[in-house]
Amino acid sequence: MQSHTEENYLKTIYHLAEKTVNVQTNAIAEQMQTKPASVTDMIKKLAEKGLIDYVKYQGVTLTETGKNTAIDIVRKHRLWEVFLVDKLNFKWDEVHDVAEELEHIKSIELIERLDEFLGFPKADPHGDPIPDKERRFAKTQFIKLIELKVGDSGTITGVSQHSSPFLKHLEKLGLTLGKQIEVSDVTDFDGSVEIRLSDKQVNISREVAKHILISSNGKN
Amino acid sequence: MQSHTEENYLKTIYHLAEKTVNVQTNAIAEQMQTKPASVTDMIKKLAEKGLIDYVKYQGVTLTETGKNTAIDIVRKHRLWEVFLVDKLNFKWDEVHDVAEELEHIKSIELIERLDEFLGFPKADPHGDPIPDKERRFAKTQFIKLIELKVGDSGTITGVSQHSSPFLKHLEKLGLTLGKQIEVSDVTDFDGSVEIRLSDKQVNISREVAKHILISSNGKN
DNA sequence: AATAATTTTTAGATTTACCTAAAAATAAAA
DNA sequence: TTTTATTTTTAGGTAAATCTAAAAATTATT
Repeated sequence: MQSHTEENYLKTIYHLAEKTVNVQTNAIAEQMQTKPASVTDMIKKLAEKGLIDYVKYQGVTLTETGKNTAIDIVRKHRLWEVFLVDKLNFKWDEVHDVAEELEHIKSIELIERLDEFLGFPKADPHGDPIPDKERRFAKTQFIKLIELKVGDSGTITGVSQHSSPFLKHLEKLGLTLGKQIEVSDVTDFDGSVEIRLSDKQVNISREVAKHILISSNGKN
Repeated sequence: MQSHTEENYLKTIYHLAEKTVNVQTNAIAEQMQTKPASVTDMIKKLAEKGLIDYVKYQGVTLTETGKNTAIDIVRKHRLWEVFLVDKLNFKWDEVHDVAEELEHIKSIELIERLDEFLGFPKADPHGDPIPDKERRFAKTQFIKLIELKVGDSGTITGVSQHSSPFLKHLEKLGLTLGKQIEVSDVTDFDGSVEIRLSDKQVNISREVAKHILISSNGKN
């Protein structure tokens, strides 16, 4: 049984481990909005509990148990996000903070019933995959929109940036999950991308295009 | 902004205040499964925050603010219980502990949307009234089943005992919320009560009859 | 390789919520 | 109205999660 804080550390380490093998103290501190000294304290505790492997000055990696715990939290977080959007009509940019609290509710029964109630969704409102109760993620293959060539098309199936301003921006442009898009032009000058939607044409910056994930069905 | 613990204290005091005017330290300690000394610490803090009125050795009463906070928690607890039973198919004896955690989720928006999603229920799965967002309780008039005379009838609309064994017992007897009942006999010997349901006849002890609440429509 | 810069850890404090044991106040009984 | 019993508070301490400031280890740079 872990505290909320311990769970948050495990989740953070899990996400950071997607980028680097050994997760560093400072990276954790930055992510958790806390001080490195506090992180050192906590990782010692998590190591003692067998949730992470820790060698002084060398960063940490999750053990099997630690990873499982982290995945369970990710699962809960994403299922609650689906609930908030699908059932309570929250917008996709409004759900993160509440899900951050809900993910710590401990009942396993609750999550399995919630999963069923929601129809066993495979992805959350931002397109992030939801692991099943055996902690398996559905395989998804995304391409960043920025990587598409003129003429390529596909479906928006995720975003790699979850900030509210970014999501609101996409919403305003009509670039929401499931939308069918085609790249109609790429500007040499600033790399901005022109996109054809079913009903309109929109222009997005390179920066925005980097964070839109497409499941491609375009010419290859 | 209160901690979970502070919220639990306020809720406990609120419920105890239904029975006695000045709520005593020991009563709080017993209810919260903690020691009187810890209660003294906490009530000092709550008094400083203006959530309770506290005179040394004289027990406490909730201030307006404290009472409002407590009612908000009660509202959240009961709405979540409705969610768990109505949407996730939990049994009425299984929801308390999970609701105990869910009641501390802080978003007001969440609760208002949940309330709407559930159809603005007026009572939780045990028949306890759910205050609306202005903190008003629907007026309900209950009579304890034990107070009915032979021939009186009514509808089961609540219970005043929430323990799992008790609720499971009622479930097994078919005495669930909304059921139409009529008292067909009262045994002189032990005060046990015979009850006619639409399809069968059941016998319950005095003790059980004390904790079943009836909205009477019987002969008066 | 020596020095500088960065990262990480240690040492020592703080806050929250709890505890035990003992003292003080209040209430009940003789 | 004393004495006894109960309730409540105080005093002093612990564990969790944080902090600051300083020391130690690692990495990068000259």
